[in-house]
Amino acid sequence: MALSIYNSYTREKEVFTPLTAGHVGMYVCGPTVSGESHLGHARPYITFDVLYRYLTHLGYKVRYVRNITDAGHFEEEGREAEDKVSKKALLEKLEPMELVQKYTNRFHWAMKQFNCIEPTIEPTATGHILEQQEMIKKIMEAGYAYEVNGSVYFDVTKYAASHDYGKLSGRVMEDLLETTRELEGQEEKRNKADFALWKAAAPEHIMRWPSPWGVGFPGWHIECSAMATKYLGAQFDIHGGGMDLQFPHHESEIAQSTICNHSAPVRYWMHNNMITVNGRKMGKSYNNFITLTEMFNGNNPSLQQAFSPMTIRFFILQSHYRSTLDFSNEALIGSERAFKRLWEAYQHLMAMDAGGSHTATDAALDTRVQHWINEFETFINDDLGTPRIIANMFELVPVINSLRDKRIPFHSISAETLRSMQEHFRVYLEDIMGLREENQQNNESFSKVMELLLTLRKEARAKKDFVTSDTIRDELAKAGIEVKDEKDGSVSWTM
RNA sequence: GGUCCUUUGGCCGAGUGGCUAGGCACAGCUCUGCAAAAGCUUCUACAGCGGUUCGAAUCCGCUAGGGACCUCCA
Repeated sequence: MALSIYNSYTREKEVFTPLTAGHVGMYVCGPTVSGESHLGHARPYITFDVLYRYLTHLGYKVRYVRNITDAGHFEEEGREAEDKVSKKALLEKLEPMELVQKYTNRFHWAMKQFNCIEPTIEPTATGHILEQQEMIKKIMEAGYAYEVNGSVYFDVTKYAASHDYGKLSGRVMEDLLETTRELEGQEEKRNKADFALWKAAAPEHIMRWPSPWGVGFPGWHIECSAMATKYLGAQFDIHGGGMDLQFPHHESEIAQSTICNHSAPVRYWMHNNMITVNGRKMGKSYNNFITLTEMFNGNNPSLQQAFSPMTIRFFILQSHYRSTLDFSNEALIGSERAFKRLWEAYQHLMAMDAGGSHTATDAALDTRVQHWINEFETFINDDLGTPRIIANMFELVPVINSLRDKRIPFHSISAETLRSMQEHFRVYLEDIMGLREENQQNNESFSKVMELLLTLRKEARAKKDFVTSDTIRDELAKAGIEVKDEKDGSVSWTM
């Protein structure tokens, strides 16, 4: 069974075959570090983290490149085009690179919270100015770019005459040329559809570099093309990013790279859908975003409570990456409880002794269990069907809990099936979906204290001193520690 | 205005031409000193109207609602 992924370029699910056997080149558009990442940003990074994990699991050697955009792009509102990074820097009285570093650090911190594996290469736009300039030169030499007043523009009309500009984003050239919107700097362009490869910097513009065309800064799209080419080659396997980047960003990347490298750069384009709030895209322009820091600490008026990184990761994996996902407190609370239940069942499953070789006394149940776990692979191969894997896991939760509570006999399913279930849960839950234990703050001395308290409570209960026993349990609950009396007389606790 | 997508039970969300996804919430029961957890049960929906079909929530058309992109945007 092979992995199929939905290719935005062909609009079809395709069986994935890498360009070079055993190796995968994957590029994902990274963050613009002019501000804090918000919940919407978490989706692509978690989605493609799962893809990265799965490709690795399949045995591929994956080069995963995810850039940091620290060079800032124009903000074409009002009269003066301003660099987004330098504008914010002035407000905060920071050096541009200081600002960029701050948000880069925060981004890395958030990714770590989400248990996202770091990319194999994480190039910065500012670190690749030369590569970008070289690429622009090549495009000019090929005759597909022109210089005006120290800025260089890509000639989309000329490109479209012989190439399929607009195919990725479903755009029609005529429409692009007829757009009525008046944007700053348009008069320099030969056609409205043209886009900047290099922009001349105004004197007050802080981020600036010398170039053959004067002092300026690179256009937005060229950085990804330059860095992807440098680290993955003229053609590579997978390019991922948010749907909102399809146009103009990815469309332009295709055009630039095609001219420069004489081949279409990407074989599989993948786009994740947006996270919405009340049905509307979460985004800076709508001012309806919640930063990741706020999500984690609950410090935002839209939040009823804080939500842990694993709750958010689970929440995202519960929907398919190409569907919109609507944010709401109820939905997140639902995910929080669901994840807790699933994770506890997983812990119980792993604690079971799967040694031995007994056969199943309940063949029908054994068959169903096998069916559910075997489907994990079918689902992940079908364009990363994480929601369906999770649904099957929940089918198995009552089975696991019942085995544990001896509500159904331990030998109902065979030892082999039990081992297989343990293995499947571990691989899919931890290795592929990247979920992990929420709290790992249980250090040794703390455990000793807990042990002591629970012993005291046990003694109180034995004497039917429920006032004392309940006080211990209630006060622990207030501290966020839940005590549970299990069926077999033991006591467990979770934070 | 153009291009495209979407509309599933109280909420979130899978999915397929015929076989109750799943989660959360709610209610009932079992277990239990109580509680929590767990288990069992109940709740059976696919915007509306037509059409294709033996059969459609799933395909087609129309209508209505919502949204994305066309400008920085994950």
